[in-house]
Amino acid sequence: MQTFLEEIRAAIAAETGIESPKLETPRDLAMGDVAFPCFVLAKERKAAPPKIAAELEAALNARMERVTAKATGPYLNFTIERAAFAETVLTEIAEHGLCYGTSAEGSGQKIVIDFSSPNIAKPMSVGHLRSTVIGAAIQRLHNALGYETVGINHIGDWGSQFGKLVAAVNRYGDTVDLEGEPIPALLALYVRYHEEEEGDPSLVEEAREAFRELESGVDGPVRQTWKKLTELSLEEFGKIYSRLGVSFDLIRGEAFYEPHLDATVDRVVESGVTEESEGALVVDLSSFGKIPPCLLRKTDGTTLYATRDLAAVFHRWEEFGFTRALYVVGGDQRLHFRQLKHVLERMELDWEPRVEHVDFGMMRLPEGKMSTRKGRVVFLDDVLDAAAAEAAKVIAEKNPELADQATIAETVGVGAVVFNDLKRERVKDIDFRLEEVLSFEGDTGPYVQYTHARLASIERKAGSIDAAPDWSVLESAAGILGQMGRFPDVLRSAARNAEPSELTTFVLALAREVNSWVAKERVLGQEPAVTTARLALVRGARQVIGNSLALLGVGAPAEM
RNA sequence: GCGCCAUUAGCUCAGUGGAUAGAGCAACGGACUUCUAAUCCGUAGGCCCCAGGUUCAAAUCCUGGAUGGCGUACCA
Repeated sequence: MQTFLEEIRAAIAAETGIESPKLETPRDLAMGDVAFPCFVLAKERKAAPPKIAAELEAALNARMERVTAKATGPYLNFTIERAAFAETVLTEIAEHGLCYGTSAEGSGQKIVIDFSSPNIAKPMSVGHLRSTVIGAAIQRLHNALGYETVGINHIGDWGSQFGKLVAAVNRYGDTVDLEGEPIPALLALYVRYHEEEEGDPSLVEEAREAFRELESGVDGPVRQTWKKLTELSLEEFGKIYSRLGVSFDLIRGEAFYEPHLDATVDRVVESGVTEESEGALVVDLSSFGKIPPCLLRKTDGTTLYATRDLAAVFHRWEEFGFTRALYVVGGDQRLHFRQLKHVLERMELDWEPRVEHVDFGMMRLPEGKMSTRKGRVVFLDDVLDAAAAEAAKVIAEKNPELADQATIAETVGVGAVVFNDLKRERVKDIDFRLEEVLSFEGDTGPYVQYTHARLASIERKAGSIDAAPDWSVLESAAGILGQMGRFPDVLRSAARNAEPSELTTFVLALAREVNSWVAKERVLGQEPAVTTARLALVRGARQVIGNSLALLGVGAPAEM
């Protein structure tokens, strides 16, 4: 693909003197594969763009071998000779296989990605799913480009809410089954405590006292309870991560940074940007606009979320010297990360721009924002179960002969949930609707998986055929080839923007082209030269779809 | 009140400052003796939130406004 673009650019440069002409993709494939808008030349040549296009057409054609130029209105459209294009793209994919699309451009650079980060003692909701699948996809994208990545699960295991939780366990712990169903049990305790403290201020004080003891470092009963809660929770989270195929390089709770908190506060104080305000230690940020100060220590001397995140970012900078540190955290925390970055700015740390908040829209229920406190959540496990059950139902109906249906139903069901979460731009809020997640038609994960399975099926039935391919029969596959040629660019852009939806959008478009082609062209049982050419296309398309799904964290079954 | 984010077909969304704004779902009409119909083909559906501005050219950039979401110092 690249070689053709270079040929076109060179021809335009030689003819017009523009050093690196900007090329576009035509609206309609029938017009050409690449377009050059002639508006930029209008002033210089003092002529209307359509006239310039018409004048350049012949000269450009004389300069190019495998590409034809055609003037259409103000545009020069270039069509790459079909057979050469097909051969080039398909040979490249066949040679690189699983590595097609990857590069080594990130070699030697470290990317730290903070994602998932659930709170212990709380169920993983469909809200946490977003951070988990988006973060994991961003990590895989960077890996594919040769970056060295460090995926960190920054577990929420610290803060005054855990004082409340320990107090709740002390008070009502006997009334629930902590060992059997730890998460629902803890959630029930938490909700109950939250409700009852509204009518009883002594509960508020009890919780505060518990956190004070926790943070004091005393290894007493409070700490023991807290440790137990952490272990139970991590075990439960592990089950979900394994279903999602997600793993971490480091699992570090906020508690990990606890020993660094004093040094962190000292460091900020020594940089001279702190002040005392209303009894708390703060960093004033008013020079950045209307933005509240960042609190480092409360009046009672305990630390806050921001203090712990500062400790974490300092620690990570010293440990990894990252090129980028990505925080895959919901958009409701935009202010927090702006404050965090502004503190770094005020401290004049030149690596501040490397810290990025990769924000994403909220997952909302029809009743409103999810709230653990109010018991208004949808459990991720239940959604995955429902999706797998739906997939099993569809398989039983459409492909009852299929072997190992339970495994494939899990792959398809989980794939549907993951894909659904990655398919729109990160920043968009989502109204959670189960029926939408369970839909397997159209722009969905199962649609892409199905496309992959169909192609794999053709390959299986083809056996081995030995004949020189007649690439010219792939004329009708120009759309597929064009998409496949774009794949390396899509990966680069998706990683740079930390935007997995660029990849889902791409793979959906490719799958649509493929299904359309498969419906009208037959692969097997043709002239050998025709079958080999079409089979090469099938293999290439299956490879690119498979590579895309792997990067997204969606399984690609060979049958379904 | 103030700040941040969003607004494109009935619904969910794509859309590099450039050509006639595109998909999926839902609706309607077609295609399974043939490589998986979780598919494909077709019909219909648009003041790209509004008003100004910049530009040869604006859904896209700028300003103001509307609507919705989130946030707004001792939760995370």
